[in-house]
Amino acid sequence: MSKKQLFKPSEAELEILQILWKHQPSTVREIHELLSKKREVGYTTILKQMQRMHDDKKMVTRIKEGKTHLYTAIPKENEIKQGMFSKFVDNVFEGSPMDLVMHALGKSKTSKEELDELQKWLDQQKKKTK
Amino acid sequence: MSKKQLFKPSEAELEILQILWKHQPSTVREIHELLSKKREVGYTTILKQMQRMHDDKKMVTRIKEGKTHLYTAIPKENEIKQGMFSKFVDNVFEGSPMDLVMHALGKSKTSKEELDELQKWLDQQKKKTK
DNA sequence: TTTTTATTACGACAAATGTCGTAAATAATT
DNA sequence: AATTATTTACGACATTTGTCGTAATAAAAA
Repeated sequence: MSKKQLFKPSEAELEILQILWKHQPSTVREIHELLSKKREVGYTTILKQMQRMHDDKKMVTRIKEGKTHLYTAIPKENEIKQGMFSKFVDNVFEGSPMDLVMHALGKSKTSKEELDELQKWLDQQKKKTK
Repeated sequence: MSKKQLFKPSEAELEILQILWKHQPSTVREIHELLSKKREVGYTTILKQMQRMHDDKKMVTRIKEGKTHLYTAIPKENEIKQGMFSKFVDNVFEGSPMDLVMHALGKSKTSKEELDELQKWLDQQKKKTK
């Protein structure tokens, strides 16, 4: 039971998780406002999403604060990203992270700093291998 | 219209495309047999999937060969992977391919050859930047 | 305390997805 | 030609997803 049953948020859920991970406890209104910067979406849509994430999927916690609720993500950012990453590598790059890396590098314009970071990582690896 | 409207196959569709890309024209039976190695699924399920991919989504071509159909994928492997890649980077790594690279590197055990390949790429970049 | 405003709860709906069963058509075998 | 086997066509159904509207509730303002 390693491959299957990775927790897999839907797209809309991921958008929301992403916001929560940045602004930990948030109200529906805050989330709605942030999301609205990216795309048109109704307040009750987000509200409903939050309710489902809480009541049905239990992927957020909430506490009452006056009349509103403060929501907090339960799943950890790294775990989710890790899960989605493996799934993506498996599905799309058929299990080869290095292929993915080269693909990513090919696509991005990389800054000096990033090159340095990469070089640093590489040096470290070489040391380890030698 | 660059960001949106990337062609986005569903999971089941991607499984099928993946098979088609490898065994170009295939019958439903062949696809079903290959897929069955990975997971339990009924023949008519795949059949229906193929019909929808053909009739509704127009993502496969088919020609009649005796009583069966031979299916061929229309979307190109690279284009789809490219599209899924950007989407993944956007959704999960919020637009930073370099973050993805570092994440991927962190997760994978990298061979000597791969390290060299990476170093080669890096040297090339440095030259360009200087 | 009445009115206004903000927030939640609830239910509904359309579209997409994954799944099959059954019946009809077509080809192959006897 | 009759029977059997294979393949397609069609329709159906449960779930999930994304989307809102409306009504109830609670807090804040008048």
